[in-house]
Amino acid sequence: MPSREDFPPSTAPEREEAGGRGSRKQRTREALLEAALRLMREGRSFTGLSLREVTREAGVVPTAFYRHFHGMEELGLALVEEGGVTLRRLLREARRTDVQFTDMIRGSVLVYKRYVEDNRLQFLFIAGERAGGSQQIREAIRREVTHFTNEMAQDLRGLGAFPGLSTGTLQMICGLVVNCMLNAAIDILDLPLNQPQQEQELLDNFVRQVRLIFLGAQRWKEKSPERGAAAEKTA
Amino acid sequence: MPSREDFPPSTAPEREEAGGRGSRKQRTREALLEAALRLMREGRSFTGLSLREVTREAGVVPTAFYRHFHGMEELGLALVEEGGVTLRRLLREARRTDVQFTDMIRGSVLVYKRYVEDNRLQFLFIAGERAGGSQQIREAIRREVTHFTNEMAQDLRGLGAFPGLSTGTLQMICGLVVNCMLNAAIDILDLPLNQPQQEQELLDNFVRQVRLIFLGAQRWKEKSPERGAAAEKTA
DNA sequence: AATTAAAGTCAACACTTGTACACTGAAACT
DNA sequence: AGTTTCAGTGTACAAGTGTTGACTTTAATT
Repeated sequence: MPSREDFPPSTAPEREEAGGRGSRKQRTREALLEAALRLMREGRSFTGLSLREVTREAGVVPTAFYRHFHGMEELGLALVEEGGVTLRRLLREARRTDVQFTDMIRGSVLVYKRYVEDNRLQFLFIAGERAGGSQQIREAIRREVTHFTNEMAQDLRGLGAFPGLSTGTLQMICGLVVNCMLNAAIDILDLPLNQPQQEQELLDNFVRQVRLIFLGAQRWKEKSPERGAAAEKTA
Repeated sequence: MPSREDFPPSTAPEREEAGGRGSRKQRTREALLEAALRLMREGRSFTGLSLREVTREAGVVPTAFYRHFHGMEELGLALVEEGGVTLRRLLREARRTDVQFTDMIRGSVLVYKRYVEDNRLQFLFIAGERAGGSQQIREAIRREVTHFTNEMAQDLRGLGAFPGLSTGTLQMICGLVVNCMLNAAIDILDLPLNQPQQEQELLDNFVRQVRLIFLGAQRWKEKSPERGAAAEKTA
């Protein structure tokens, strides 16, 4: 059975035109993805969603789902990819707006908080399924996060922040920061509304943690400078 | 409708005797908890389990479930409590075996790895649902983790490791370490078997991260020593 | 205008799910 | 002994699930 194209193999979700204009298929595909995210708003995890629920929320009949994904798993992977894009966009924006605060770390943290709130659903998904979902999704997320981490390390190097440190070490440090960030994201996301004091404490804590990491980084001494320079999870 | 006792209110799961001996009720209760954990072995998340599945695995009829819990949510909370116990036991054991390695951090990390593997299911549950499950479970886990963190901070103080640091700061630091630990737990748990190199890289990275944190801690200077000494999440 | 590809619909299936209710049987108390 | 309590069973049901195959509609290609 030929089945000429089967599926756009999960990657390459956006080719703006396939023969006409905005393409209808694309639109419902996005509707499905969006619907899934939307259903996770009130504390539900992706793993707990049913295919039918998603189609219902998207305003499509259940069977239409299969024109886009083989099953929920594949939809999840597509969401991971979307999330990865969101993460990298965060870096891109951070790169432009070189925060010229009196306190750079605090500034960045505030920007980050804003970003998390603006992209609430994506972060909910990524942070939530990072340790929870299926093996496959978990690994996909890990890949994206590692990617993000490495890019961040490279930026740090470009900034000339820690000239003495090897790439491997920078990656290790950024891994720590990213970890911190994702953890904070969860906390930020289920902050009770209008509790500015609790919010303040949370952010303070976050700032101090990042500060401590960088303090450690400043004092870090390489042992054997290049033994495994790129020895992160670049398996 | 009186319903004299309704349920042992989720806490106090063990009163060894309620009028006789080891009590039968207790045994199936434990069977249920254990069954739930067991079902999570192959990468499934707690949220994705059904009540019936659990009872099936426990070798009990579905309706028997209600003699012990109001629903899966409550069973989840019981598991959190169990997990909390496991966490605190880790600290207790660490307290006794003051690792006298040439490299103390590496030693502790190895002990930790062993502990995670020995209590695989509990860690799977805690790390997995920390960001994934229902709001209630998430919060319960957060409480346990905070508890663990604070206890660890106190231990660190007792050890006289960082005499200059306030309790609040110690908690902040331990929060960082615990975060690192839970993250590592996930990585450890879905390590592919018999890949000693990947395992080694993972552990190395973990060790270096903890080392960096402590390096930062050594250099940490308090700003206003007691402004919010106990200002962690002790809300 | 006729043809064709395929996104979306409809109806139906074989299951699984959570929960209600009446029951049984064994221990515990009198 | 007889009675009571209650963990565990059996049956049943309404609702939701993933997936099927045959269909209609839309829109691009000839």
